[in-house]
Amino acid sequence: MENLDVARTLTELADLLEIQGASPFRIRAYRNAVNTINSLSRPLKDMVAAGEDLTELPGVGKSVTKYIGEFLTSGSISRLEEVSAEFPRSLVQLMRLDGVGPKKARKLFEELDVRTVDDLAAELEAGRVQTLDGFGVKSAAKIIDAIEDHKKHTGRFQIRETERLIAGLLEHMQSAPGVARIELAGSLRRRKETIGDVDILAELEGDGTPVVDHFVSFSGAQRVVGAGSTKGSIVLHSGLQVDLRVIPSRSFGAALQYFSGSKEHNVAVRSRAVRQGLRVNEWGVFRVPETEDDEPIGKEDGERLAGDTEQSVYEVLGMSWVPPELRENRGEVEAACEDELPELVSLEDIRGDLQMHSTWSDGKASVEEMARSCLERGYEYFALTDHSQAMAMVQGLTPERAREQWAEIEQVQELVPGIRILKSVEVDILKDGSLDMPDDVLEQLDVLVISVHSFMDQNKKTMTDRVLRAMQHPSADILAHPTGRRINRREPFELDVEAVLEAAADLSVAVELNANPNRLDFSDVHVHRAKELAVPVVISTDAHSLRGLADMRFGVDQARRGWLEASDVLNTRSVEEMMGWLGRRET
DNA sequence: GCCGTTTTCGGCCCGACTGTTTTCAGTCG
Repeated sequence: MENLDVARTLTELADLLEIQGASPFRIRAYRNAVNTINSLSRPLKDMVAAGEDLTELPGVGKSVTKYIGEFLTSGSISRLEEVSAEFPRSLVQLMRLDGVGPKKARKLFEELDVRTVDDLAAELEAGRVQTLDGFGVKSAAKIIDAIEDHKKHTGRFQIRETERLIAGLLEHMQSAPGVARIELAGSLRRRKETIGDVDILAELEGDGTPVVDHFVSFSGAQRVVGAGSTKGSIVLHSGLQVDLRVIPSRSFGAALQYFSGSKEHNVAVRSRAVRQGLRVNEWGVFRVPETEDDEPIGKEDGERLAGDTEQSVYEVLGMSWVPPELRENRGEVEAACEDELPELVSLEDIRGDLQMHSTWSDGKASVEEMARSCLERGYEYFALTDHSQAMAMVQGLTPERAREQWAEIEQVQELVPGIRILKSVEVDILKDGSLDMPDDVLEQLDVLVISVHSFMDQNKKTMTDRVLRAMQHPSADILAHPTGRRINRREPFELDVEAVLEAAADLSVAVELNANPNRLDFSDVHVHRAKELAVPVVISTDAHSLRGLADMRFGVDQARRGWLEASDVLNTRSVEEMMGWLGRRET
């Protein structure tokens, strides 16, 4: 049982309890626990086996600990079985539809015996949904749209894909009438690896209707979801939803803070504010005014303490400004209060790229072209890491061709003297953990990158033993894309990441954060754990073309989400320091 | 159900929009 299974099951329990009408605070408690579980780098199973006290984890108490234990041993939670006797588990799928929440899901089930999305589609077809109390013609039509969207697109968009999809829209918004500035918020600003929808803020005094009208008139909009005086929503042809909010200057920072999320971060920030007698909303930070009994408080009532900038919002709450990448309620709120936030690594800190491919294997550019492009990027060094021969379909290097390539590298080094070219190979970790290149070749490399490209369906123990054996090779320097995942395409293979990281620490092997936005492997959670274990992380593009070298920024973003500082990242070191690290095992 | 600079009980983030309402519930972020 993986953490993901535990998290999914607890979420299912929370969803069903919500349909049942349980205390919203209990439901939130479960969801908070899920957030914590999702940010764990280690399997709960191992933590339990090691006798660790799960109630030490934030948001996890006695009950959730009991449920986790139950799930790990039996594969189910008795409480969930009880609730699902009353409301079928398939009902949570209805809640995933836009416009359907727990109340409507319950109503559909009780009145029409709707249990699945297909059932719902049939009832809509028959015209029975709109006759229910609380439903009408419009909400029925909205649910029909939502089912269409659900069929067409269930997942999230990869981050680079998202950036490309909204590029035209951002350009279109440059000519929005009267707008002082446009900012991205939401998960895109937090640089999450996948994006559900895009949030854009526009700064403007006065009525926002003309700006919203301009926004929804974008030619790339497939349909307009809503358009008012402060908010507009469109769905692009790709199915990506984009929301625009029009915000006055005095509130722009508060709105940016609010719409950047995450939801969990905002809840934690606002809870702190309440304890200080303050109220935070998207309009600003206010001192809660004295009022008679139940007299309602307006959204901007009370003394305004902050709001025009994000910095002012955090400052008035006694916190440091929190970089968006950290806003996941994984300890950043506490750290910001203690002024102990990390000094995150930035793109400017990167001084070299330690994985890329040339025409010697499956790359599109020559050694010299790669060298000149890396030099232009201001790097001091880079490693040429063409594939080894096991990757026959991409003409991986045989020992002979590796030696031929070294000769070419030496020539290019003469032609392009401003950058150090490191001789390397991305050597396949074979099925049994041996390396796909003889030792006499490996010993002559400047840097050895190892990775798995085959037999990815091995079970966890076999795969882990295989990787550990490869890491024990005396020439091994960097374990590349350690889990093999391809975002939205291939799940990570079975691997005991904790064991791999512990071995990396012992053996002085670095782990890669592959910057290709299709991979981003290790993930933010894994590199955070690497940092805790003092395992050096290398951020590499794995470029297969000149353009691919530009992916470094995605890797840096992910590293920032994992709390990495420049000192945690190996390729922020100067060429001298890097050569020193590569020679670390020489006596 | 969880938690503690209000610490073992009594709170728990907050506002906007939509649709079906006639004063508000449900959903969303």
